[in-house]
Amino acid sequence: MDVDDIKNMDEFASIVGISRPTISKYFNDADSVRPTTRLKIEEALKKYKYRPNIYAINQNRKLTKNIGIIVPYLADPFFAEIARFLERRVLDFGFTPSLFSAHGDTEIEKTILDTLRSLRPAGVLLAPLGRASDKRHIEEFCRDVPTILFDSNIEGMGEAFIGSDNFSFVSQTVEYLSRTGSTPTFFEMSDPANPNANKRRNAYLAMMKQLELEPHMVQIEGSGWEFEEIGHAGALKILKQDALPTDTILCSNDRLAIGLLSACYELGIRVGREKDSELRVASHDDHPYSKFTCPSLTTAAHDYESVASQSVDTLFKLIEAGGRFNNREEKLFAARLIMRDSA
Amino acid sequence: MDVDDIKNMDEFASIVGISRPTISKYFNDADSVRPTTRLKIEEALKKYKYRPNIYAINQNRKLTKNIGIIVPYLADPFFAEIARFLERRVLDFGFTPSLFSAHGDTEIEKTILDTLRSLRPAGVLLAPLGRASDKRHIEEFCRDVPTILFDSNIEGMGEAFIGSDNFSFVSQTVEYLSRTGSTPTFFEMSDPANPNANKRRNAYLAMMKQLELEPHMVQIEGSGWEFEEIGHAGALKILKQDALPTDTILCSNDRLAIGLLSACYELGIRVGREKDSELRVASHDDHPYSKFTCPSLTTAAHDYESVASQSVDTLFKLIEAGGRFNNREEKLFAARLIMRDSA
DNA sequence: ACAAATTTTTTACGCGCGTAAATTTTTTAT
DNA sequence: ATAAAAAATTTACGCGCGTAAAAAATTTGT
Repeated sequence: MDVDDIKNMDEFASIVGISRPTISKYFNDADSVRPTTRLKIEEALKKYKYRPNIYAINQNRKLTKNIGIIVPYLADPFFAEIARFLERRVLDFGFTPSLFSAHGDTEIEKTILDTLRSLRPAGVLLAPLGRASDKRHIEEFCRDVPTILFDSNIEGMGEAFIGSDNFSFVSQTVEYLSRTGSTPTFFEMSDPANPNANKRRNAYLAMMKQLELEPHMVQIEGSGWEFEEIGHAGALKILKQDALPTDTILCSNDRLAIGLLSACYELGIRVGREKDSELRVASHDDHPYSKFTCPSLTTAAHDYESVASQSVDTLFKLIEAGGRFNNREEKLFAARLIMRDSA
Repeated sequence: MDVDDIKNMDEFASIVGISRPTISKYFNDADSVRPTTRLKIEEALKKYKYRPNIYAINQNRKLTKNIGIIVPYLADPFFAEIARFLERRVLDFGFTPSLFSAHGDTEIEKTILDTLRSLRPAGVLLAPLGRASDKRHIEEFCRDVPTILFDSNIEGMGEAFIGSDNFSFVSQTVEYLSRTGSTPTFFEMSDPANPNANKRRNAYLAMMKQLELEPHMVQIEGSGWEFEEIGHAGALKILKQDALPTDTILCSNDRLAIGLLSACYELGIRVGREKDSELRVASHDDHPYSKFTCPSLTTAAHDYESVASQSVDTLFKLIEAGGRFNNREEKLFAARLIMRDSA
C-alpha cells in the first residue's frame, strides 16, 4: 500500500531491484530504458510513490525544467488569461511553469528577474512593463537566460517577440467605425507606458490617412495601471465640457473603455449603434469583461490561444537551439473584430 | 567592477578572505556574524555579486524559504488582488512566494499540491476551490506541509483559517436594503461550489428571520467559475419572465451582479436608488470592477489588507511553532458597506 | 546458436552548500 | 592586564542525485 518513507533514489532502487543510475535515467526520460524495466519502475512507483528530490536534481543538471512566466500586471484579467494558456502549454512540454507579476512596478520586475536567474530556468516568457522596464536589467538578464518576449515588445530584447498585430486591431475597428458612421476619435492616455499603445496610436493615424479622414485624438492624463479609473476620470472631464470632436470614440484599450462607459452611464449619455444613441464606443483587446459592459463592448480580440502557443513553442525551439537564434524573430497575430452593442 | 564568474561559496570566501562557514552563516542570517565581517562580506558582494546556489541551499536545509500561495481562480481580479497583498507580505519576511492558480480545476489543484510538496515549502497559504477540492488530497498535503487556509474554509483542513465574516457582509447589506426600501431578494447560484456562498445564503435567511421579513430566493443554474456569464444568463431568464418577488436584489457576489447588471441594461431596466428606478441591486465582495458597473455597485467590501496580513502572520507563527497549532484557529474579518449608485 | 548491438550494473566522483566539533582568534568584562 | 565569553576558522562529513567509464548481462540479428 502506501509506503512513502523512501527518502532517496538508492532506497527506491534497491526496492525495485534495479540500479540507481537506471532509475535516474528513467526519471530523465522514461523512454530511455527498456520497456520491461520501465514497467517495473512504474509499478513500484504506484506502490511506494517516491519522487526524486527536485533540488538535488537541479543542482546537478546544467538545465532545470523550470520555465519562468512574467507578466506586468496580473490583476488585469487579460494577463491572467494569457498566463493560464501559457501555463497549460508549458506543462504539456513536461516543464514546470513559475508565474510572476511585476504588479506594475519597476523594482518588482527587477527583483523577479533576479529571483528567476537564481532559479536557473530553462527559459523565460516575459511580458515586460514596457517603458517602465529597466532595459539594462532586462538586457543583462537575457544574456544569461533564454528569453522570449510576448505581448509588449522592446526592440532588441530577448531572442524573439510574439504578440498581436496592433495595426490589424486598429485598422479593423477604424474601418468598421468609419464605414458605418461618423469618424472615430481616438481616446487614449497622453503618455502611455505600454508600447502597444503607441503602436495603436500610430496605426490610427496611418489608417485615417489611408482613408483620407481627419484624425481626432483625445488624450487624457494619468499614470499607472489603473486604466479603468483613468478612463473614467478622463472621460468625465471630456464629456462634461462637451469637447468631443465626433460622436464615435475608439479607445486604445478595453480597460479605458470600461471606465469611459461607466462615465457615459453616469452622465446619462446613451451609447450604442441604435438610432437614438448619442455616442458609439469601440475598443481593442476583447478583455474578459468587455462582454458585460453597458452596453457590451465592440472590440478587436486578441488571438490568446495562438499568441500563447506560439510563445511557448518558440521558447522550446530556442531552448533546443541552445538559447540563441541567429535572427530575432517577431511574430504578430491578427485581431478579430467582435461586434457588440456599443458600436 | 563586475566580476561575476564566481561559481561557489569557496571561491567567494577566499576572495573576501573569510572562511566559508562564516559566509554561509552570513547568508542564513546577516546579523549572526560580527559587524566588521558583515561589512567585509557586503562590500565584496557589491564588487563581485555572488549569490549562493538556491538548489544546494535547499537540498541541505531542512526548511526552505519558499512560501506557496494557491488560489482557485486567478482570472478573478479578487484573487489577483489578494495574491498581490500576500506576495508582498511574504517578501517582507524575507521569504520567496510562489503563486499558483488552480484555474477552477480539481485536477490542477491536486497537481499544484504535489508540485508544491516536492518544493518542500516552509509553509503554504491555500484558498481552496471549495466543494470541488479533493479533500483527501488536501488533508494529506496538510499533514506534510504547514498550511493556512484563507478565503474559503474547509472544516478541519489546515492549521488555521483566515477569511471574511460572511454574516457581517450579508447582515449589513440586508439591513441597509430593508431599511431604505423593499425587502431584498437573494440572487445566487443554485448549487454554488464556494463555501462562502452557502454561508451567505444562511446569513441571508438568518437576517431575514431576525428582521421578521419574508425571505425570497432566486437560484439560477450554472456551474464553473464564469460567474458573470452565469449571472447574465440567469438574470435574463428571470427578468424576462418577470419572476422577481421584490424590486430589490441582493447578489451573493459581485461577479454575479456584474452579469445581472448587464442583463438589466440590455432589457432597459433602470437600476438604482433614485425614484424612477425599477430595481435596486447590491452585492458582496467589492470586486475591483464593481466601481465601474452601470450603475456603480453598492456592495460589502472585504478587508483585503487585514485578511492578507493576518494570513501571512499566522503562517509564520505556525512555522515558528513547528508546523502545528494546538487548536485550529479561525479568524474572520468584518465587511465594510460601500454605498454606490445601484442601491 | 553465436557474435554483435544494446541495455544494465558497478564503481566512483562531483555538484554547492549545511553543519557539527574542535581549535584558534577576537572581543568583552573585571 | 587577565580571565571569560563570543566569534571565527579549520576540518570533515553528508545531502540526493547526475553522470562518466568499464564490466556484465540481456537482447537482437542471422
